[in-house]
Amino acid sequence: MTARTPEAEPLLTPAEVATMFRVDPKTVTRWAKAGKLTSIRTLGGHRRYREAEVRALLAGIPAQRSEG
Amino acid sequence: MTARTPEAEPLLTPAEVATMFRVDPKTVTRWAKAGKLTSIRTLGGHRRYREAEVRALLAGIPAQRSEG
DNA sequence: CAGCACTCGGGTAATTAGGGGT
DNA sequence: AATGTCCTAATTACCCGAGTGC
Repeated sequence: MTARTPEAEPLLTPAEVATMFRVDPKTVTRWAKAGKLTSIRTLGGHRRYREAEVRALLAGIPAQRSEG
Repeated sequence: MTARTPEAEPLLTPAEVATMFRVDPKTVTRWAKAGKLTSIRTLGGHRRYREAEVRALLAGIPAQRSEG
């Protein structure tokens, strides 16, 4: 069918994740650096986060790692 | 800030809850450990509390028990 | 092109966690 | 049983200037 959805996955900005956790956006960046949160980089270097992962972590699920 | 709000629930910091109850932040932590207060953890281990729950408790709504 | 909010990066103070003692 | 305080280590929040995103 006309499945023109290029593998798009809901992404969140640092500010959005920060709001959800009630922390500073800078803190979210630290989590990404520490590998506690999967970060996707824009071509300009800004980070984007997987909404599904963020929700899971908020729910208390201790990080879900990609199959590796 | 043009950031959307992906179903984010208002959270409070330990200091904020402590101020509202007029107690030491350490006491709030004890309440959380005792299960008297729902606590959400940041990825760094710090606790965040549900504003709705705190307000309810402040309003005099017992967590889950009969009047002794 | 111009403008504004947001993010990045690094550095420093403030807050929080945890255990132990009153 | 419950709260406040002391101590140390870890985490988080706010300061700056420059670049990104729309």
